[in-house]
Amino acid sequence: MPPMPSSRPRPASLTIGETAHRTGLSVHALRFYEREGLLVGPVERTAGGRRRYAEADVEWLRICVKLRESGMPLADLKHFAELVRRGPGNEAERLELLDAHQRRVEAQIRALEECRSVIAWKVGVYADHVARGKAEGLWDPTGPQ
Amino acid sequence: MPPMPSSRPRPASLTIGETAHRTGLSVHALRFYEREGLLVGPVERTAGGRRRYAEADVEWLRICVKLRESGMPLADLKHFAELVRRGPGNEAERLELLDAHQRRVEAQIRALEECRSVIAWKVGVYADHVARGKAEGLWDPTGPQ
DNA sequence: GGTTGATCTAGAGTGCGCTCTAGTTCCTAA
DNA sequence: TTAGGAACTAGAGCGCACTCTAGATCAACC
Repeated sequence: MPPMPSSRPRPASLTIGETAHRTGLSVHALRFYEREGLLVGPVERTAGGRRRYAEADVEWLRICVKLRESGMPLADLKHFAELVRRGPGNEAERLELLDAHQRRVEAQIRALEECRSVIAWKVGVYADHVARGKAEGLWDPTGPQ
Repeated sequence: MPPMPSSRPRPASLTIGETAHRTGLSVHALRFYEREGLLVGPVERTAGGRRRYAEADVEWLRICVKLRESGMPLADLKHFAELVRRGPGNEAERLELLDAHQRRVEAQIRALEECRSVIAWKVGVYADHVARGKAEGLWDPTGPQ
């Protein structure tokens, strides 16, 4: 008889290297995140003391990566992890945290779009200029303008 | 007879404080940028040694702010400033620098948009959940998933 | 003349988010 | 059995972009 497929799916079979690979984080970063309390649960260990990550850890880390990539500070990530760690009952707070971040991301996108248009305009000025040959209306420390 | 309106428009009449105000940079940052060679020309000084900025400086700084805001490192900004300082003849290089940055900004926007959609999805999950009351399908360190 | 506030310089310090080091231990494959 | 590589810990170090400090000077106003 094969061992009963556990009703609690906790394989926890990925090494730190594999997890790094799957999440895009470095092994250093993974250990660092753990130390900082950014993970939801304690990471399992083998008899020899090596970390074993479960799929759920990878999933969580992937969200972390997206939140970080979009500028959420580690402190907020830690706060979020704490909420999740405390278990059910604080979903509204989690929602608020995510929602606030979402608004920041949207503001960021708008800001970047404005930067893009300023840059695009400047690129246009130069492109135009380069196409025509002579310097006018460009920054020139020695001349007017 | 009024002083002839200079044919080379170089008023250079803004204090560092006013310039900070107009550009959004701090006075510290303005001095820092200057030390780092991020300005195109040397900033004028009063007899007493105070900086006086011209409108052209403000204009340049505003572009700098946009480039920084969109993630251009100071090193690139410095390179750009050097090109401009060298005067006409390198417009193609300036264009390339700006164009490369523009592409990075666009990639950044796309990345942020992806983050946003991941976050939005998660926000949706929580919102849905909070609206309905009970915890399921959410991260719960003590339960399955 | 005196006070207040802005500005000056050179250089040290800060915050963030990792990244790297050193020295050791574990595991796998030959 | 041995060699190799991957992982372990604690803690130091780093890169970036400012930011702040100290102590002095300048400028405007009463």
